[in-house]
Amino acid sequence: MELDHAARCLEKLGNPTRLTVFRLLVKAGHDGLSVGAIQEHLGVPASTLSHHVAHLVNVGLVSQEREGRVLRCRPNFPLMDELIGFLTSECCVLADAPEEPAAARA
Amino acid sequence: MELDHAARCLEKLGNPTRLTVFRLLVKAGHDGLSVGAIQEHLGVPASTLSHHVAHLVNVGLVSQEREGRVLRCRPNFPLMDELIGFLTSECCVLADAPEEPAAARA
DNA sequence: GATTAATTTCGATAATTCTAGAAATATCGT
DNA sequence: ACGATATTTCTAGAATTATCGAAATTAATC
Repeated sequence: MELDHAARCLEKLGNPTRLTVFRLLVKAGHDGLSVGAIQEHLGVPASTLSHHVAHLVNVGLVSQEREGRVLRCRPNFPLMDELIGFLTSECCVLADAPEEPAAARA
Repeated sequence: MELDHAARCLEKLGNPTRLTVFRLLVKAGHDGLSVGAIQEHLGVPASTLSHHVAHLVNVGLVSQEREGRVLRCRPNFPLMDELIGFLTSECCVLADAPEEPAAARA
């Protein structure tokens, strides 16, 4: 993962509302949640939430799939793994992974 | 680590210049680098760099210690570990840490 | 105590982000 | 087609962030 993409992902996660949204989706698992379900949890206006979710979709951290009237949002686990891998290998070398290329994650 | 602090850390790391600065400090190891040394690497104006470094210091990701005329900047490895731990346990449960029951609601 | 070096603070401007109401779009059931 | 639901797009004001030159600060050196 390149630094610029990592920075963009971090920037998007660096907003409390968006981080909460993403965490909620992760907790929901691979099936994710609809935008409306997220809204019920957070209580934020629809247009604001839509804007935040769009940010996450733009950087690829969330994918969306239409299911009738509902838009299902799923967290992109592999990308999140890549991001954590970037942080671990590029920004945390001395404290964590002395020489391993962060590939060994079961 | 609380969500709000995690979000603040991510926000600060979510700027390409600051992420580059932090990575540079990590690569430099526990001794870190002076502000001037960082500036030589990045070529960004002093006032701009000072501003970015201050952001990192504010959230605790970097600590500063005066050594004569030089300000030494060190990365806060434990905090970075905490941040990665937060992301791993709160935002990546299904892919990584089996800490919680991960009760997948299918 | 003046001089030089390292860094910050100040101040001003440009650009971006956040927020949310209103209007528009998409889909479904009848 | 119509009405209801789900979500986005449009729009704009407020707030925040980024940028950087100039001036100020701090500390070593002469």
